[in-house]
Amino acid sequence: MTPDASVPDTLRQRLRQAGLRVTAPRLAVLEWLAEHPHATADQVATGVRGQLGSVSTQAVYDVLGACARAELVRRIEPAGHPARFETRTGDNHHHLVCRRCGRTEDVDCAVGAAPCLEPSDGKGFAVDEAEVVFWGLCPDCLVASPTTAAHHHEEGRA
Amino acid sequence: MTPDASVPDTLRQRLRQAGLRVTAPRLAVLEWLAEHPHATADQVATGVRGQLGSVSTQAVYDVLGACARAELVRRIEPAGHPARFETRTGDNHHHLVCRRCGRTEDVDCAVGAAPCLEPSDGKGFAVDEAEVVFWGLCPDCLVASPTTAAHHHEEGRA
DNA sequence: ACGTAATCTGGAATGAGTCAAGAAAACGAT
DNA sequence: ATCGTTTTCTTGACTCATTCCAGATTACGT
Repeated sequence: MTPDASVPDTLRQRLRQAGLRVTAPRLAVLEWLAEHPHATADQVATGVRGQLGSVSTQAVYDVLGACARAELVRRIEPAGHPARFETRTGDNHHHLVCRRCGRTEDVDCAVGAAPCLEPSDGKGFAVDEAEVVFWGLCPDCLVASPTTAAHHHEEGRA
Repeated sequence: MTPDASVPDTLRQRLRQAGLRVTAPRLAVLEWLAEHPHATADQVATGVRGQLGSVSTQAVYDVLGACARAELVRRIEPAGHPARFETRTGDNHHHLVCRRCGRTEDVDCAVGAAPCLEPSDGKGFAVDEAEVVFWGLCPDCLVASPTTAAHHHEEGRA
């Protein structure tokens, strides 16, 4: 099946330029993900199924995996939460993650260009990425929080 | 059973001060962990069993969980690898993690005291921690690596 | 239009971690 | 020292996210 022609050509081109075949699931995943950043694999699957009718879970993981390898999508795996995906790649931006609900937001690198890119002592590692995650509670969970601001670590991570 | 008297009193005191009961599994976990930083729950269980004879997996998770809540141990969960634990808490230090084998090393905060502690735009989140992970290949995996330095992202993340 | 290699389907399996119910042990007061 | 209460440990089943497998399908280069 030649995939839906309504999808912007740019997506097709990006896939092709990355050496990936253009398939309906891939276009749908990329398109949906662009509109819903920081979605989980499950959310992507649901969203894509709403457009294509049915797509296997495996296909979703394959697409996400292939696109992540090709750097068309970026995978974030916040501790204690399922992985999340976004189409913003290339710029070394960081994330703000809610401990409670997992809501994730982008944060531009605080200290300019590449401040956090080199550890003080690399111990012989070939470092290729500095990942920064700001942990806290999102506005919604702050309001819904049973423990008032007085306590500091009453929560316990899920 | 009154726990083994050979364990340094400081461990007992730390547990008590944290409001936790002093039990053999807890002492053993803390003691073993102090000597083997960045161990996985499974490794902790194995190590502790070597000292106490037998300890349930659940007990190990409970101990680690309780101690993490009391900030006697810190839990690190590098994406794609099982959680790791360490007894160094309080100092906001960061980590160097090997993408391939998961080997984890401590890194002092590169930029001094609290440079990475505040995101440029918090979006209303109540941020309480800035986690920094430097990803790369450890010296051993660098040597064992099939792809020479020429390629850049041929690996694919587990 | 064809052949082939890459991709998708469906279902089973894995691994890390958690839940639940009851037995056991530590703490605090008597 | 002993008792009762409360926390902690044991055993075993279970969840969730993700991966593995074998076979059917499909996109792409010629």
